[in-house]
This record gives sequence, structure tokens and C-alpha cells, in this order.
Amino acid sequence: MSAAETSNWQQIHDVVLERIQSRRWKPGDLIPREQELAEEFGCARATINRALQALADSGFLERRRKAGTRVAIHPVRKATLSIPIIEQEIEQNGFTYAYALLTDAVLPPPADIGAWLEVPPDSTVRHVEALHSASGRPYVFEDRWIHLDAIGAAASADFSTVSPNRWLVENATYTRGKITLSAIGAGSRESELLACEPGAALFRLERRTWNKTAVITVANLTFAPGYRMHTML
Amino acid sequence: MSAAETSNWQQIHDVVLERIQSRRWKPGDLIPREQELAEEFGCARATINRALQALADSGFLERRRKAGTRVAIHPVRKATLSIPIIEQEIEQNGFTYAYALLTDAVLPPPADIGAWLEVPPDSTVRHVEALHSASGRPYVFEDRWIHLDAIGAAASADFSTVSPNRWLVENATYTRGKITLSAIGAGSRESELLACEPGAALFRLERRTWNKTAVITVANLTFAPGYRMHTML
DNA sequence: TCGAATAATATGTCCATACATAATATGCAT
DNA sequence: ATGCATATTATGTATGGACATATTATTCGA
Repeated sequence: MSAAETSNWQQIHDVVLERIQSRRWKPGDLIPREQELAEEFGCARATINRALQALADSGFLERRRKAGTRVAIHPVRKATLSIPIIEQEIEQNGFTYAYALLTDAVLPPPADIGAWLEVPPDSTVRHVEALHSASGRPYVFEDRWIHLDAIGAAASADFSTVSPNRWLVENATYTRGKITLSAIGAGSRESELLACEPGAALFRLERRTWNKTAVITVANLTFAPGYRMHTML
Repeated sequence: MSAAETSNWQQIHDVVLERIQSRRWKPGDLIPREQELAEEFGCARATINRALQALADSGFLERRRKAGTRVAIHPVRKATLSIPIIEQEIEQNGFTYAYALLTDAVLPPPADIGAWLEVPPDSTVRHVEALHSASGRPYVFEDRWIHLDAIGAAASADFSTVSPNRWLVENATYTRGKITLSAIGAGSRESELLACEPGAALFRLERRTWNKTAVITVANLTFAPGYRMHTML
């Protein structure tokens, strides 16, 4: 069966993907060589290569030189969750965004945060607490620690109108980040700020951001009850 | 400055990425044409194209025909969270996996689940409840609904030893999925099964899986207290 | 029998070229 | 000026050929 004349790599990509999803080529199976597929589809080997590389990138295929190409055994359950700027997230949902700075201080960090930031024992960091709200209702509590040695400009940043969340996105480049998601019970501080019962189940996002090897900032975001984070796969 | 002889696309990729991250090319900036970069790096335009495409795929660049290539304004905060099979996740952490089937029935779904599964009003679905545990301690409660019309083989699957979680990964292909993450307070059922206080904050993952246009299954996973989900960006 | 050297092979990458396509820029007629 | 047709241009994709590289398979000697 020779495929349609129109031999662009995306169509080949789709045909191959269909063969995988329909189980004509099962997980673990070795699929034909690039040269053979090129003949089947009536195109150059490079075109096949492009299609198969894309499928390998998205985890459907595993490829090794000389060993050939085989269908991935565990069809890679990868979900990409996009981390929006809080302000944008709120406005996209049709609410009015508001921001309030609660505390702002430069001080020696507590031991645990100091360790997370990987700062020398006697250095100081900037600690900011802020509340983001949506149409007047508390949305998320931001607890932010900034490593001033790693990003000097942050020492003079004014967080009274612009949140650290936004300022850092716009002014700090990062090369790597680590996120931890969990559920925590509201303490007295959270229950007060987020207008909920003590002990209420809250969604929490902890994040550490690096530039090269230096930790720039640690952020703990605690969301108001009912928050739901969506993602596709 | 003409770059080194070494012209492979990954090196070009890295050099360009460095220029973005060092803000030599700032967000919104138009970067040189492929032809110009090819001359700078002393390679073919196709090689530049490969490098820039990869950077566009990962969100650092935005490219449009004729308009040129520019640095993305919002450096794409995408985190890929991999969704493992529960059994593997537990064993990777060094615990002993165990599985217990709690209930298993074919019945007409409650209204909300029926709507999620997009089944006709009078049809029946398979409902399975199961508990996964790690070294004897409850780990996650699986509340699973399976659309039998969409995946017939599931009607005769034996879930007494193999969890729906695993069976479906191995036997059902999907083309699309949607995940919702949230925090909920433990109800009486959860507190009993997961050995925690009623009202304890629990991490929850709700998932809907499609094949083409038909919903295959809905899964609600409620994790024991203290569960943390990690991801990189 | 075992291990090391060697051959074979599938994918990885590159090149030079050509044409396709989408978007912008330009020029012309009104 | 305004609107429309046309030229220009940067990226997108395809080709065929070449060589690189990682593995596997084979051969041969100790």
C-alpha cells in the first residue's frame, strides 16, 4: 500500500501514530527501518526520520542506532502543566485581579529555607508575603524568599504594587526549576488570610528556581479552598 | 565572531539558548535570519533550522514565516509532570507494593459520573474501588469508572489481582487525557481507608481519558496524607 | 570456549539545493 | 488617501547523497 502522494512528514507522523494507537504496531514491537518506510511512503529517508524523531520526542517510540526503532512499552504518561503568572490566571478566568503586600523584610533565613536557597549561614535574604485576590476574594497566598546575591536587582525592587511573582518572571531568567505539589491543612495564618476554617484542605505549590547552579528564589503558594489545577496529556 | 568549526545543531541550540538566557537577545527581540546565522556559524541553513525549531518547540522562540524569529515574551512556564503507574511509583521509592480490590460492580452511573463519561442515560458502566498500599501503609485510593461500550474487553477483565490502573495502561490505548489536581478534606470513607483523621487534607488527582472522541474511563485518585507530587521545569 | 578484533547495519547528522507557503511590503489604479 | 493586485522575503519542508556513530553480529585466534 503506497501512501498518498502528499508525503509531508506530519502525515507520516500521523499514520505511524495511528498504527501505534490501533495496536497494529504493539508496545515493544520493532517497526520497519527508515529505508523501508521511505519506500512505502515514496519519500526520502530524511522525511521518515523527521516523523519518527518527532514521535520519539513525544515518547511513542524508542530509537537506538543499529538496534532500530521500537514502540515504547509504557506510552509515556507525560502531562504538561503550564504555570501561569497569577495575575494572568485570574484575569483569564474573568475575575478582577488585586494584589496586597503583607510583609517585606531582609533578614537571615530560617534554617530550612536557608538550606533550600543554598546560601551561606550568615547571609540575608529578602522575604516577602503577599496576597493575590480574585474579584475581592482571596485567591492565593504567596510566601517568597529571594536570594539577593544571585539576583542583585531584586534588592531594590518595589513589591508594593508589583508582586514578586510577576517581577521575577519579568526580571529574572532561570534555567531550571523544581515544583512540588501537595495538600496541606490550613494553619491559623492561612485560615485568616484565605478566609477559611482552620484545618481546611488547601492546595499548595512549592517552587525552587535556579539560574545555572544558583538558587534564585523559593516560593510557596497556598491556594484558597476549592482551587483546581488543570492539565492535559 | 564566527563560532567554532563544530557545527552540530545541538551546539548551535545551546549557544542560542545561552544568548536568550543571558538576555543578549531579549524577550520580543527579532533574532538574525537563518541565512545570517548559517554564515555566522559556518553551516548550512538546514542546521540552523533544526536548532531553532527545537528552541521553538520548547517555547523559547516564536517563529513565523516572513515575519522572522523572535524571542518568546513569556519564557513559557511549562512543567512536564510524568504520571507513573502507581505500582511503579511505589516500587521506585523502595516500598513493597500491595493491591486490594474493595468493590466491583456494573451499574448505571450516578448523574455526574454519567455526564463525565458521556454515556447514554440508561447504560451501565463498571465501577471499581481499590486501595494501593506501600509497605503495608495505605498509599492511594482508586475510584474508577469504566465505559464498557468504549472498551469492551474491560467487561471481562479480572481486577482481583491486577488494578484497573495497570490493566487500563496495558490494555487501553488513549489519544487524549485531562487531569485535574486539587486538595480535599477526608470524608469518613477516605479517613477509614487511608488511615487518617476525618477532614485531613488529601491530595487528589481526577482524570478523564479519551480514545478519539469517546471517553474510556474516569479515575479519581485520593492519596494518603503527606503525598507530594514532584515536577521539573 | 572465550575474548578480541572486525564487519555489518540502522539511526544520527550534515550539506546544497529546490520549491512551497505565509505574511509583509510595495506599487498602481481609483 | 484607499483598496487591491503583485512582488518580496523568511521560514517550512523535501530530496538525495554523504559520512558519523553506536551497537550488534561475525570471524578468528589463543
